[in-house]
Amino acid sequence: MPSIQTDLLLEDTLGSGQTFAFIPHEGGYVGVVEGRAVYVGKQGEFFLMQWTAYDIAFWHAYFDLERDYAAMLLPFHEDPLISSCLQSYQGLRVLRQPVWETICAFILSANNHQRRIASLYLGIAQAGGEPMEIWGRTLHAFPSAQRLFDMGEESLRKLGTGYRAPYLIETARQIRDGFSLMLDDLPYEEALNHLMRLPGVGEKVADCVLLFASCHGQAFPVDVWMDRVMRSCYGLTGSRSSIKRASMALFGKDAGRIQQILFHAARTGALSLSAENEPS
DNA sequence: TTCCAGGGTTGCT
DNA sequence: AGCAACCATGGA
Repeated sequence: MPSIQTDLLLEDTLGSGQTFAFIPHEGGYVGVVEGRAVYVGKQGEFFLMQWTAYDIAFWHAYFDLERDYAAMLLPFHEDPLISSCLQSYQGLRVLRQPVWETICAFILSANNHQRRIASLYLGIAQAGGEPMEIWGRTLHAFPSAQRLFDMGEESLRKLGTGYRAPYLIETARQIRDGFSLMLDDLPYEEALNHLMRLPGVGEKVADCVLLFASCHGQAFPVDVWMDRVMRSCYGLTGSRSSIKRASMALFGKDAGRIQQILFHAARTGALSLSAENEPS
């Protein structure tokens, strides 16, 4: 099996709420992204991959393996809080995911738990995606916009998507009908406003799509956890949107990767929050 | 039973 | 522009 030497933290990267496409398998994980199945594992410094076609370049890009995280994060060691988080999470990488699948994942994320987002995402794949018999189990590709649209609102509701079902259907219809997903061709603000035209996509979901599925690494999604972190640890106040703007100004062009590290550190308890900002 | 979750939309001001 | 009520679902 091909292996690559890297400091990538596999469990944290796949479990930090940026993708919902992977499930544990044989000491590692299996997943299907854009119809490509992969097994990934980690043994010490070595990242193991087994794929079903000649997709090695695809997976290198997906796992952001070409980027030197130590160098990119070096300036942030001047911030003592971030520096302490980097002791544990320098190897937490921001994946580079397909736009369509990421839009759906984060429409599902609205007012929802991480584990349930994953179960809904995988449930939609199982119900409407192309099955793949691989490594002794049946995996499913995530359905295309056309296929998701053809599933219909009722079948999506039966999977438990609730009020998000019509958002998925209408978004699928627009994308099937030519809504552009070429986010890298637009400046950040334009790409953000473009995505927010889709139903079920507000500012936070749009920022997640830009961070996890485009070149716009300054995108800084502020959810309930990042709201707590930026209030508690950086003294920011005001609306989620204003906290996002202030955070982007604070952290600059790689703000999104800092966001992911702070988010994950807060969720795992590695980052302590002040009493009034603690989760209940 | 009530509260919460990687929020968005609608309607009111 | 900012703000609050409402929205399905399931776990704590």
